[in-house]
Amino acid sequence: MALEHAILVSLDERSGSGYELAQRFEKSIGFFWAATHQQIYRTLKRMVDLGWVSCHEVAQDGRPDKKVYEVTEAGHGELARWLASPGEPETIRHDLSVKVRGASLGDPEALMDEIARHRALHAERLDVYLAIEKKDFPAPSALSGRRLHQYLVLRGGIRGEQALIEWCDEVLAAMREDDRR
Amino acid sequence: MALEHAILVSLDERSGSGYELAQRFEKSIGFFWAATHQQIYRTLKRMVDLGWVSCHEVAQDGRPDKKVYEVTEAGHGELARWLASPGEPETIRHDLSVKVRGASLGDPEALMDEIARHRALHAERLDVYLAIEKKDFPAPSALSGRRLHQYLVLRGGIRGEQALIEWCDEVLAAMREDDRR
DNA sequence: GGGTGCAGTGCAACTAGTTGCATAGGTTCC
DNA sequence: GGAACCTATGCAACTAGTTGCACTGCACCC
Repeated sequence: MALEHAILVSLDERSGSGYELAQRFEKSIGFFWAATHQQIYRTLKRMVDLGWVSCHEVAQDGRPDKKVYEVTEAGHGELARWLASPGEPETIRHDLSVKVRGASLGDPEALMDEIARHRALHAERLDVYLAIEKKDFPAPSALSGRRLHQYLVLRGGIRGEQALIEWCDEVLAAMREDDRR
Repeated sequence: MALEHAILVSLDERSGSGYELAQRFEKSIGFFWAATHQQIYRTLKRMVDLGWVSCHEVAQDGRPDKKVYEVTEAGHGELARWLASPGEPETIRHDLSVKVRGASLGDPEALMDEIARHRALHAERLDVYLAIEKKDFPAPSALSGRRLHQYLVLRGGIRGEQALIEWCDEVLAAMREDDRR
């Protein structure tokens, strides 16, 4: 399971509270590993029990207290172990493909709308990624270490969204063509 | 949830037993919706309760009896309803991206091996898909209806694997370059 | 002064998927 | 004759993720 490890990676980049982590999982790290605040709080608790992170409360004025977590020695060990250990590719579960496969059993117009909607969502995500690429990584060939790794992951997001958009376009074109006949 | 709907699509293509379905989920439909035989048996039972499929036992000689399922009127209704209803894109959880993002916290050589291994797995899958494309869909522009939809889903698999392979190559090249410096 | 929204943490109940095991007769290979 | 594998169905226990809700208190807007 990788939520623990995603949290370790994120906390290593910068220590923070569950709330702050939840925000990071809304963007950056969340672009390739989804998690809600519920999961994060629950997992952080488990990670404290495992000794992978330590926790200290921080009083704040004008806002509620918070618990700041940071990666321990044991946490770094676990992270290194996990990084070197082989993993399987994610299992694929792609809703929209099931719908396309079953297209002839429903209303083709409605399905094409649905595909167009997904295309738009992916185009939106792609725009976000491209904006980050342009703003944060204007000179990619000069990158190294951590920054390079962040950039490479972003590249994966860009490639993935592009592939999905192109697929949606192919499906829409073929279905329209088939419709006309 | 789409397992029910994937089963409906598959049973509509051809009625069959839980065992036969499980085999289909090892290939064809399983390429874009993963499911184990456990899940399938459990879900089929629920679907009988919901009235989406009907079930009759078939005695066989030389092998155990089997239960053959087929889609009911209600099942077709549910499928049509689901096909027309909007769904969210799958939530992304990509292990390997987490590992790349955390690359500087572990052994870079081991991680590069891991990426190369994934690249090989995706290349293998791509070969399978391309072989199916060549064998089953030699003249795609002539396709229509059900066969066209099957082809389009396969195209999605091909595009996805290609994108992943290219990404792995980009990551490997960049990390090797970074290593040299 | 009242509503909305943010910062912050968390429980409880649920759904979905995974893993390991059980059973049982038949075939195939050595 | 025994081991391994195929067809066929299923239970039980577990892990992971989702959804809905609860509580506090400050800030900001109208």
